[in-house]
Amino acid sequence: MSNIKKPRGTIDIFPDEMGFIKRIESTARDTAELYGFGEIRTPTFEDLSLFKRGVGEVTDVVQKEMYTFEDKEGRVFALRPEGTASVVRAIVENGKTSDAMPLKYYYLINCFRYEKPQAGRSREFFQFGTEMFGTKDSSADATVISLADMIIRRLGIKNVKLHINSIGCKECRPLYRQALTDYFGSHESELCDTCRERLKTNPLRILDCKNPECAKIAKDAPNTVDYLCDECKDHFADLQEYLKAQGTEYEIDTRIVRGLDYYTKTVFEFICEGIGAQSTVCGGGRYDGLMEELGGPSLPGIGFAMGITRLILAMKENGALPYDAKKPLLYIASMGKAATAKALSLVLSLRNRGIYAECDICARSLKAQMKYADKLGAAYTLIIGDNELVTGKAQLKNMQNSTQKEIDINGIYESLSKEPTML
RNA sequence: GUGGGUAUAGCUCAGCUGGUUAGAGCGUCAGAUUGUGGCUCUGAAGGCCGUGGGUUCGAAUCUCACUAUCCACCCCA
Repeated sequence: MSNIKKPRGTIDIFPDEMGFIKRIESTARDTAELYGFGEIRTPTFEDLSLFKRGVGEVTDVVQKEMYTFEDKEGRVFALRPEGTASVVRAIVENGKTSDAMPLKYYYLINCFRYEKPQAGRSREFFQFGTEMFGTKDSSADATVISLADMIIRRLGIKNVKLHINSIGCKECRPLYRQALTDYFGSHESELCDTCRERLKTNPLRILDCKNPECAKIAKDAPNTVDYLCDECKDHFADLQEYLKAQGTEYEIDTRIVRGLDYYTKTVFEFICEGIGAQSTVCGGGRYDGLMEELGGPSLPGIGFAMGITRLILAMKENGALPYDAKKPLLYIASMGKAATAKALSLVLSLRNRGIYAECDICARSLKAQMKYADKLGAAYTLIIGDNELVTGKAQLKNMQNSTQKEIDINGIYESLSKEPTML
């Protein structure tokens, strides 16, 4: 065996597992297009500064999790740690801001973050994401959430809950932040070490601490909703009205705080129990200031991303099924070179008609060929030897009930068409 | 970046307190008389016991380091 191993935190995916991924991808695509989203693809790597400006200079993602590199000309790039910044860049760069509003895009991409691997978290990961720009109305938030919800349900994931929160805008968020800092500051000595650190970096995070002492203090901490400005307050109230109207179940969870700087107002997560500590299967929110931050016009935006690997875990947890491997309709067993040549041409003629057929390409014994046909799950088998070459007829065997029937092998497609159970 | 667990065949795992040629089940391949799968039986291939040091007459087994992997923190999808 080679001693070259895959890089840490990456995965090899074989057909079994791809069955889940294919189901997720096609469900996501179909559903997104039902909502009028169009697929977009952007580069795997971008200018480092795009992410610094978009995601936020002081976020963990930018500060310690990015894969950066220099090209031969000394330009500095980064493998994308998320999808939104690139989409915004692409919209602005290509003048899509003049298109009819709202802009609605979705993507299926790989992202890269240098983190310590864990259940539901790897260094290269795959996500499905959507972005909508040009509407600040909370009915858009409700629509995007409903899209995420529909995809999750269609995948057969049931034990999932929608948590929503509002973290305010650039007017009211600082006020809330200050209130939190003041509150937790007065309890500084009782907080755990990491939370004392968070007090300086991101006091919102203390709300989410699992340490019982911190949780006790956090219980009486100021509430986001009480600090929202009128506009944000109305927006959040409207969103809840719309969610109720469309029958989307949710709960308000003030501990939901996004770690990416661009989020404003609405933030939400779909959380699935039973798949480990990384239980957020979909996360998203509004980012009204992002496009302007990246040098474009001031278009409000909202979107979400789903982690495909986590969706797979959730599907398995719910007993949801992947796409099955395709099974051949016909397996042609052959004995001798002349028969094999015939089998090859028959299989080709069927494949030309779009029918999945197989024949022996290992020169194995007839018995071994039959076993293999069974393993493949072939519906029918056909055996060709010297006799069949002479007569032009062969026994077609139904592998389910072991019945056999003679058919013409020349013009095999027509012969098979006459069989009522086939094609 | 910080903790804890694990590392034996392709997969899931046994190998007791250190003692000869390292095992099972599944899988793979091949057979069980002449041209027919599933069930059963037989056989074969396949392991530098994660890597490198140390202790010892002797290490898969004890010890240290490294690496990988899993789980959790952190962070996020």
